[in-house]
Amino acid sequence: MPPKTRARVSKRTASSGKDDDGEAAGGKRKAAAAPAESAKNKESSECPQFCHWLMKSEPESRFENDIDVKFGIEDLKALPDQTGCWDGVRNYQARNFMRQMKDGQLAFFYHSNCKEPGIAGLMTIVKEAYVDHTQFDKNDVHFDANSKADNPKWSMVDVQYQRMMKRFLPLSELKKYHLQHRATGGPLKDAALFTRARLSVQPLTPEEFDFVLSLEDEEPL
DNA sequence: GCCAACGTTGGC
DNA sequence: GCCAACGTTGGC
Repeated sequence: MPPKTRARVSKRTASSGKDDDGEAAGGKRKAAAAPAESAKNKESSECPQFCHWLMKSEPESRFENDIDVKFGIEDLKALPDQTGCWDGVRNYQARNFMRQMKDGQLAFFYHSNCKEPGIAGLMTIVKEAYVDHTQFDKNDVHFDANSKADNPKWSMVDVQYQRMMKRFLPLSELKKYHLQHRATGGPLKDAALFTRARLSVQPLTPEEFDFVLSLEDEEPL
């Protein structure tokens, strides 16, 4: 049971307005990175369909309502079948990206809010979006009092550990490439990791994915 | 632990 | 529907 993006657990009154799919988030944000993006982009139809992802989780202990939200790649690896559900996402954009995920797609496991943030490894999507049960669990950090059983707001996917990166790819290094690519037009120039830093589930274009993957065979920058 | 960036809420 | 206040994310 992967925690990850912490959620607002407390009160929150009527968030509803946008619990469905239209969602707030989408409204003013620009569409995802690369491929065409219609002028407005309504996320339910985030047309460019992505096939690679980056998902953030915290590998170091941190307590939220007395519950440790720690869940690093080693924790995923330690689960039965090295598989777990990516629950606790409480951001509409992130949720909508999860809903676009397809069986068999690859996602980077990113370590956030820790000593050394960066990409730790790779996992596979092994079950497409379904209801995140933690939204109904009063004892869960991610409980959402506004979500109704007959119209659940939040989804999750199942992920399976695939492998560690041949070497850890620190955010600091990725950022250097990002800055460099912004000047040269390289593959990471629009990477969501920097242009939408707070998004806990992000898409990668094929070019972004290939470039990041190639870094594990390079010397640290 | 600080705090900038930014998503969300809710008054108007 | 705007936007100020508030709360969270997550790097540093």
